[in-house]
Amino acid sequence: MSAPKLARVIDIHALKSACSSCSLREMCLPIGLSQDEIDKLDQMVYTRKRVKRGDSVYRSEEKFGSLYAVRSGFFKTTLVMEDGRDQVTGFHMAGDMLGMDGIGSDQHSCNAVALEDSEVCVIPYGRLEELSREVYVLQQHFHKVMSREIVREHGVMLLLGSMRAEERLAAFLLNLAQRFTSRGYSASEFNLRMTREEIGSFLGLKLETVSRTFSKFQEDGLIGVQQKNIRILDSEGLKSVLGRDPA
Amino acid sequence: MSAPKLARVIDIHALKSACSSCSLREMCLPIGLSQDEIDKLDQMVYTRKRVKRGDSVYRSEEKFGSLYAVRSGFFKTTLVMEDGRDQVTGFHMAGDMLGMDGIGSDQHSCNAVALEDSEVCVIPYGRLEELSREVYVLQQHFHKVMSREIVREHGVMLLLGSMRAEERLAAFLLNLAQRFTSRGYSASEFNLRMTREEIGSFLGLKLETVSRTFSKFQEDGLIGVQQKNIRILDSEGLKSVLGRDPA
DNA sequence: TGGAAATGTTGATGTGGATCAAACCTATTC
DNA sequence: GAATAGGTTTGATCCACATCAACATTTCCA
Repeated sequence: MSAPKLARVIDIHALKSACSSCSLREMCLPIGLSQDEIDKLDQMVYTRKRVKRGDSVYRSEEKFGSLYAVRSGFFKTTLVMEDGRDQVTGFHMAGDMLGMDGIGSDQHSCNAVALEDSEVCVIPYGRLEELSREVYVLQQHFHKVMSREIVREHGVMLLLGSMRAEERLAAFLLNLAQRFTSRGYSASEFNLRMTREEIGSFLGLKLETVSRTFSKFQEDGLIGVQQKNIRILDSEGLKSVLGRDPA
Repeated sequence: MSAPKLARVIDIHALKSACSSCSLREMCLPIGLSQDEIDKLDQMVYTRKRVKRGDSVYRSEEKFGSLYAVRSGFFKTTLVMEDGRDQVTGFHMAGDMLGMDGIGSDQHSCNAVALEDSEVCVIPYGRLEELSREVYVLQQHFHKVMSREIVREHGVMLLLGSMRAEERLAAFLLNLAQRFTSRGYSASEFNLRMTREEIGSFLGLKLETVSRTFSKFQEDGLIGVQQKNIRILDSEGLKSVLGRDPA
């Protein structure tokens, strides 16, 4: 499945009207705004930035200044330990917000790396603060976005702390499917943008275990796997893997 | 679990001066405020609530309405899976903020349970939103608090996803010690408020593993353990457990 | 205050996923 | 289109932690 790769040359004028005409409007920040408020918002987001596969939007330790709304493409966020071990803390797609980790200490605490050529809307944080004092629904929405990130991470903690390998992978696939669905893509077929190793890092498993578990799901008729291409054949079956006895 | 049995009558006057005279001022919300702003803040927090050991401040699914600043005592937050497995997502002490998980969906997504008789300041969320539109530093501080919660959870993900049992427990102890220190308590001796099982749930380990690892740390002269009492004997040694080869 | 329940420790054994290893497949590059 | 590198699959083996079990200690409250 190809990403919403619009983003050819975008002239200044097009940028000015970024939010008001953006198809991701409902996923991203603004919702339920008056025309007047949308105009304000358009003044907030005045830069888009392309990020090539492998490049980062920001890196750990870097000074924090802006949030980034994923406009198209796919990202991972990662933490790196001194000894080199690294942990993928999330995968992010169109409509997701990146960079909120930086607000608390004024510097970023993880790396945000593009897993395919991507595009983000740069939201200068000061501007967002300002506007969210003026526009109530924006404040409200921004708080919800942060809160949901907290809840998402709770879910990952549950996964990492309490689930077995098969459960983790089932939960992962179902979550991806759900997110693709809510963005209008097929829930039953998609291409993974990340490697087995990155999936493993996110799920607290080794890449071999990820691969084996994919194979097992395939044998069980739950999914079809062909490299990065995944077809969900039995969504209910996958769900029933969650919370099932080790059997 | 008993319902939010509200806060017996508490002297209104004492409450009115809650924030302005609170010793946790710097940990909690307000910081660097003018007298005028502090006055506003005092109007925001007009209830304190006692929570007895074992009772909850809020439960999953419950409608969201307020945030809670821990005034004294100790809490855990937990998620429960359908099949009964549960995951402790955090331990919270004086100055910590609880309830931010509820903002995104207008209902709480975890349980906040007191591990000892405790007291919280109830912060009606609507009031906080309102005030943070008027008082810039409050807005700023609130955003930082949320952001730090995101970063804290990143850290837990790293712990759960990439560390071995000994590392997890060492990180846990060091984190606790650090938090006690920053609250003016001893960094080298403290009492655990939670059981081995709760520690295990938080760290993704079984209680037996927690117990054994405590014993091992004791044998190695890193800590002294006597039931819930912990003395950190060799803080550097504990740090060196992190990121050390399985050796 | 006594006795039951909850919590904690320690030992013996089992196992899920890690590790090590070897092919294989796919994409990129020159 | 051959060479190379990155990614994936699969098998054999290992080990960190889980599980099962027995007992010790503390806490709770009737």
